Amino acid sequence: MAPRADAVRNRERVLAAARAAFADLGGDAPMEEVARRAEVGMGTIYRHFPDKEALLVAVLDQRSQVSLAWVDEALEHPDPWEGFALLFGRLAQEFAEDRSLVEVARLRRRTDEAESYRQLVAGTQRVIDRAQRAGVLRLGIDADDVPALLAVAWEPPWVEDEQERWSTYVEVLLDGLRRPGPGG
Amino acid sequence: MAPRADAVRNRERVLAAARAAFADLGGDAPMEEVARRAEVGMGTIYRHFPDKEALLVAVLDQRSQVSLAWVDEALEHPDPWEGFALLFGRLAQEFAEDRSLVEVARLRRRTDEAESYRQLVAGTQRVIDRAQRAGVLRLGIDADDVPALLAVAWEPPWVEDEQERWSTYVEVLLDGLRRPGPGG
DNA sequence: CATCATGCGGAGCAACAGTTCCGCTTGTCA
DNA sequence: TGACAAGCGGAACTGTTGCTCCGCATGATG
Repeated sequence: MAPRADAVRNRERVLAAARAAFADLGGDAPMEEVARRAEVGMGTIYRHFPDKEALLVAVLDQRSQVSLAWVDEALEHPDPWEGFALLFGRLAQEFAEDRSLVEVARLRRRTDEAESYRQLVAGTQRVIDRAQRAGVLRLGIDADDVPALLAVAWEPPWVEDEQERWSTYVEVLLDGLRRPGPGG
Repeated sequence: MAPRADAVRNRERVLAAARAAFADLGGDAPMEEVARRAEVGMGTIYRHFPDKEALLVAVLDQRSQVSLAWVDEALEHPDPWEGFALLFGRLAQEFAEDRSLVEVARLRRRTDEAESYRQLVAGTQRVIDRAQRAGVLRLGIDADDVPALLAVAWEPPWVEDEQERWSTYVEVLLDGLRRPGPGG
């Protein structure tokens, strides 16, 4: 038996509402808030997702899928450093705009279930490898370090009115990660 | 009338227990946990501190007082860059060892009440000014940026077993913050 | 249109944390 | 040592949040 049409629709509504709610309020947004935004009852959420963590992971997985395109773009870039910097900057923006992503990614056990996220980490590792082989990226750093470094981006701003400071911090990090390369 | 001796002693016990509890469990350690460690009732905590936030700020202030010595040391260092790097590294270690510090420092309104913390920020600004005047520190960065940058240190480790990775991240940051200076 | 299982809504439950309250204890002082 | 108020302990209250349960609505099917 195929699932009922409204059930499919509601699952999408919940996922979209969760993405928005978690992006706005962080990972500790109440489930009731998600239900309100989805215009759906609590029971409906829990029929589609076993618990809150599963919902968070589903959101992470969905967003990771979008980010996967950036990995290919980075690998195709003629300059290994520019490719890495491009990916790093975009991930930083993603984290800066959505606090919940870091919180979820920290749930190590559960992220194993997020297929797209795993692919994103693996892809990032390839980008890093290429840059390190080219001698333009500091050694001793791997894909697992990226989320930790990007903490500078997702950390909420300390000085009000200046929300774009994280991009300066990313510049600092990239400066510190870069190596001159064999050509000087 | 002087306060009773046991009241003074208990206030110290609570403050010490809070420091330990928040360091271990972060800012969301339950008040009951603080009471347990202090071997004191809940009522005793609330007689000395109006609410949890006030207790957190008191801990921050106490620790900031200790850190103030580092500012003087940094200013007395003959090399402005080395002075800054020394202070930056020590603050990083402080944050890495005690997650709660960042969480508290983020309570902007309340930190105005933490005298030592204000002095620490002001002192850090002087260290930064000196390094920037000497041309060895990137411009466009001030004392308010330091806690945000140090997010790389307090962010809990992503890869288990490797708790010391934050020191690598601090190296990266310092590399990115440094400028060659007039002498080359 | 009738049937009925799939799916839905949202009140209610249990766990937990911050805070208050009050009867009892204990330090202080003469 | 006696009297008293300052101080104490911790049960209880309140609000919040994740999650469950069950009576009802509704889409699928013939």
